[in-house]
Amino acid sequence: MSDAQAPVKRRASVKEGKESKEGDERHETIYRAVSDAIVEQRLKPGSRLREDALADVFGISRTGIRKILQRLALEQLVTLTPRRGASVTRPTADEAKDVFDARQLIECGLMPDVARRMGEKEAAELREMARQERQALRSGQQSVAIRLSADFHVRLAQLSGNATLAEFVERLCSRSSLILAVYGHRGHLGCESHDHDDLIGYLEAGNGERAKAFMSRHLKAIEASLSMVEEEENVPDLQQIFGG
Amino acid sequence: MSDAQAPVKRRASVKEGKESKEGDERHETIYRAVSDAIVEQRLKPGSRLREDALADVFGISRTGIRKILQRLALEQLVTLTPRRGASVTRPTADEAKDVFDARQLIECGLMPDVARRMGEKEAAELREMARQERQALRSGQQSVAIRLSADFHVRLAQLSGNATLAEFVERLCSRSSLILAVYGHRGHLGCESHDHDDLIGYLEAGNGERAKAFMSRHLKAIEASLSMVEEEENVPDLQQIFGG
DNA sequence: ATGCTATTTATTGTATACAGTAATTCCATC
DNA sequence: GATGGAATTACTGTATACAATAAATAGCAT
Repeated sequence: MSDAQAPVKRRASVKEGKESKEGDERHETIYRAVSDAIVEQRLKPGSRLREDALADVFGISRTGIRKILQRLALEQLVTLTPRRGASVTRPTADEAKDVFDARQLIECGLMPDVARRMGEKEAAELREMARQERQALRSGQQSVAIRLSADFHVRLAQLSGNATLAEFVERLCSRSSLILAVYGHRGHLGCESHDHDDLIGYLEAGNGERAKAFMSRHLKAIEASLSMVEEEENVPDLQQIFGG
Repeated sequence: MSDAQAPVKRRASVKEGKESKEGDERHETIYRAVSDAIVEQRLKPGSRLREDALADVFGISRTGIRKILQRLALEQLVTLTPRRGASVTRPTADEAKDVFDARQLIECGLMPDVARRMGEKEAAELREMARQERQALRSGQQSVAIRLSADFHVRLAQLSGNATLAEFVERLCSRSSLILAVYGHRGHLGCESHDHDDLIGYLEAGNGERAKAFMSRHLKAIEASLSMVEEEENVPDLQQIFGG
């Protein structure tokens, strides 16, 4: 902490070879770093993300940071208020409902396609992901587990073969992680330990309808595990209390 | 046409009062202008969008233009290739299939919710939109008609009450307009003239399942009306012709 | 004449400087 | 002592300047 001074400072050497992140890739890396930090709840909802602070940390100028923040804003992971800058989005209860309804519609609807395209290789990959997730959960790394769980759902959607819908699912899962971060109970993580394994079983057996029904219950269970009390802001309700 | 010279040129007067688009709004206006031009096919797929050309036209600096182009890129209306700049996206046949499959899943799935929330006011608004669309079609303004048709589908999705899914539909409809621009037959516009009116009827009657089935056929009809021959690039097929 | 290399040009990528605005602090006044 | 207002600070919004790269062109050699 606090060594905001010694950072990066490349730029002098530009030609130094192929492994030095070719500009675009560095942006992608930084984007991922911030995105992961948000999804893993290391950056908590409401946290402000000042541009030059980020610029210092990652050793690029504010220009690049703004680009990344705008992308995150379009994905609704950060909120960009006109002259206040960026902060990690704090999803409302309404948004949470929308997100889970959307997942219900899309992810469930995708299951038959996924089942149809599921082969041994795909199943093995998914099982490995589920294993890592269980392990993270056992070793108490809740944040990592949340992200791995999201990764699992995204990978599943990708296996449907529809890139557009997979991208939608990706965004919904990121937002879900935020929702879990705000409304989830500590200790009770979203996905039950064995749900994902069970799901793989149905898919591998080619039973799309069964998988669909299971996914539906799975998502309902996650949503039901949330406690949807909107944390009141610290001082805000005066007007609400005394009526309009 | 071709009067790309006389445009805009504000900037000299910054303080000139509240009605002069408060910065953020000007960006939104420009975004809409470009977006509409793409959707209405005044900017054809493949057209390059040079940054300073746009900057000149709209009287802001490249900084603002880049922001807008990046947003359009995230919505997949423009394609941003690393050091070549931006161009209007030319959807592939695969993407077209993905988009229509996604619409099939989402828009149809939304119909029951829409039917449930449909009131007189909503129905009247939709009928008015359908009327405008028919009129544009009759008067030969095909581009405008395409956009109005997209607007109709988006408004419908919004009436479901799920903002997240409505946003997805918005993006899918924009991309559909591009797809129609590339693969649609001249003269045969996507949506049949009376389809939208029929749909409103079912929804107003609260018959969600009927509306769902009708929407499904409606979308299938649009997709079927496309001629999915990928326009070969001007010189490209040599390798394909003479085998790899 | 053709193919290859070098120069020029057009255009994007990035940083930085400056302007403008909201938040904060401090002081004067009631 | 609290309240209102002015000065300061901290931050974002925007433009512009400069660097870097890819495309186009011309020149040279074979």
